[in-house]
Parts: sequence; structure tokens; C-alpha cells
Amino acid sequence: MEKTKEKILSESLKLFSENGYEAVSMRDIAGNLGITQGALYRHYAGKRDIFESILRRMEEYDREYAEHCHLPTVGYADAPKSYREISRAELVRFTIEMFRHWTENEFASAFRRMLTLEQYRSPEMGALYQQYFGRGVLCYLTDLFRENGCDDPESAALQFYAPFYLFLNQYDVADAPSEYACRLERILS
Amino acid sequence: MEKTKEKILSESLKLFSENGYEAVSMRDIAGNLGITQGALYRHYAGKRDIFESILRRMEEYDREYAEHCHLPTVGYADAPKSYREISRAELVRFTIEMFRHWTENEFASAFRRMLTLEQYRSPEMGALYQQYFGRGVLCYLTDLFRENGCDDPESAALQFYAPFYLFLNQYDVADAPSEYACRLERILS
DNA sequence: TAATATAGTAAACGATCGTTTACTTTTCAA
DNA sequence: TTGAAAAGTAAACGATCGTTTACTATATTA
Repeated sequence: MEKTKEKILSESLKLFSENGYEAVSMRDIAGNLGITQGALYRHYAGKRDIFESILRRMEEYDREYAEHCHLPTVGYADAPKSYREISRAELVRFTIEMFRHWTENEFASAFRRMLTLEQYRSPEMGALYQQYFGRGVLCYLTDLFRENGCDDPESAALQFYAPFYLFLNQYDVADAPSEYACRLERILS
Repeated sequence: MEKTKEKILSESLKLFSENGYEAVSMRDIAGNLGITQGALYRHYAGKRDIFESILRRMEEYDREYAEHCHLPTVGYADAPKSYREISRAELVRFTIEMFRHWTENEFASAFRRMLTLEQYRSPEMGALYQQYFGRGVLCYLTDLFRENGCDDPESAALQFYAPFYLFLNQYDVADAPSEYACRLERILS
């Protein structure tokens, strides 16, 4: 069963995203999967290996997703340099698509919450969180607005991204989460 | 030395805000204070008691701070019902003051980061995080904008608060954190 | 100053941690 | 059909966890 390795990854991510890495034990992971702890080591070298596999998996997903959509990849670092070609409407459409991705996609959503809980534990995790959800996005948008001849690109990027960032958190506790993408689109347009 | 009890509280909060509650051991706390673990139990019943004392302390701080400023208290729950009397300029001034509080005040800033790391672990912590930094603030501002005759009070509250919320996180990793209060004021005005 | 709380130390408790070992079951190609 | 690789179990390893105990040092006060 090659399925088990995948189940371990997604179940671990689920637990990490709720309680944080340190608060989750190998017994928790194994127990939730209905197997014993020893079985975990047939698929991963240890707890740390599971965690790092999650990071690598998200990186893959992000790269594949970006290639498929012809859009900037993780943290918007490899964004196309042709900023001018993106209209406001296109930017909004792309942004809504990213919002749906980080909220509706189970893996991406759990990964985002996990990174939120790990961001202060080490410089590496802090940098990764900022790349995905902080400065990385802000810097990309600032460049984009600057290239489009905006007077105050920094403020424009902030005004554009801040609602996105707040809604990511609000989505997790929302009564009607499905409405948030529409509300965001209305605000950005 | 009554000082020790206070040192335990602030050192614990510092560690909790960096690593999360579960990842911090009593040995860590004692070690960073230069005392042994047993000494901690002369001041607190246990690890849980330290954590809950931090929550109570923040509640006290918040209530005192609100009384002193004649402003709404924790989560803006006990806000004065006379929304109309607050002008935009006053609202901005108050908001900047709150921003400085949650970033520059050492206890409040660490508490905010701690709550960020604990928000998904239990419904109680989730509710507390939302009260301080999520729906609690958004609901208060929505009511305020509605009473002021705003067409779309929900969007207005979102547009107003979202930069605040994003800057709280950006402040922690900023090269020049002192500029953020001014940048926020410029954006809100 | 002597009596007495108070604050701190050192060591140990049982429980749980991540991990390893020895062994059994299952899968699947030769 | 058979035999080896892969996947799983049960139990134990040493380390660390929160907490307790027995004892010592330090203030405070009558």
C-alpha cells in the first residue's frame, strides 16, 4: 500500500496545523491512522522527516500550480518580469484564485495554519511564512504597482493585500466560509 | 523576593510566544531564570497555572488600559454605546494608540504572538484570539461605521482594520519597526 | 536573638517522548 | 507456488516531561 505514506503525510499535517509540531507525538499520528508507531518508520526516517516532507510537498504543489496557471510561484519569487501586461481585472482574478487555493484546498489550508504556528520558532520558518504570506507577497505587489506607474506602490500593495491576509484568518472561523471569496472580490474590484 | 513571581510570568510568556505552550518545559523556564524547577512551584501550582496567570494578567492590563484611556476594553466588547461621538480623526488616533500598544509594549506584544500560536489548539483559545485580533474588532468597527451612517459598514470596517492586522505581523519582522505606526496613520487618514 | 515562614536546591517519581529491535503478516513477482 | 521484499505489530530503549519530596538557606518578625 503506497497509500499509507500519503495518509501519514496528510494526517501529520492536520495534527501539526492544529497543535503545532512539538505538541504532536508519533503516537498521536499512528493512533489517528489506526496503526502502531513502529509502522511510521517504514515510511519516514522520523518525526522531523515527516515535517520536512510536508515542506517539500508544498513546494512541489506550489511549483506545479504556478506552472499550470502560468503564474508566479512560491512567495511570488519567480514572478514573470512583465508586470505591465497584467491588468487590474487580471490581478483580481489571480488573487481570488490564490485565496481559494489557500482556503479551500485542504493541504494548502492546513499548511498555512501550520506555518502560522511555526513562524516564531526558527529564522527558517519565519522566512518561509513571510515568503508565503508576508513580505514575499507585499514585495511582489509593490513591484507590480510600481511598474504600473502607481504613485505610492507600497501603500497600494498594502491596501490590496491586507484584506486578503485578514480574510485568510477569518475564513478558518467563519460561519459561511464560501462567501469570503466573493466578499474579497467585491472589495478588491 | 516578590520579584521572582513576576520574572517567572514574563519569562514564561516570552518562551510561550516563541515556541508555543507545549514546546516549553518547566526546565526551560527555570533555566532561563537561573533557578531550579522546584522553585517554580513555590510561586505557581504548575505549568498550566503560569499560563492561566498570563491570561488573567493580560485581562487586567487591558481593563486598566481601557479605563485609563476611557476607551473600549478587551476585544472591544464593552465599548461605549455612543458611537456617534467618535470622529474619524479620533478613531485614527485611538487605532494608532492600540497599534503601539500591541507592538511596543513588551507584555502585550508577546501575548499577541503567544495567542497566535495557541489559536487553533482549543475553542477557548480560538475565541480569545478572535476577540482580541479578529471578529471582536471587526464587529466593533462594523457597528461603529454603521452608526455613523456608512453605506457598507462591513467593508469599511474591513478596509480600516486589515492594514492594522497585517502590520501587527509585519512589525515583528521589520527592519525599521518604528516607522510602522506612522505608515499606518498615513494609510488610515 | 530566636522562632518561623518563605524561597531555593537536589534528587527522584511515574508518565510520555522519539526511536529501535525482534518478530509476524502481507504482497507480489519469478 | 514459493520466496523474498515490504508493511505492520509488540515491546522495550534511554531521554525528557511535569510534578513531588526532603532538605537547606534566607528573610522576617516577635
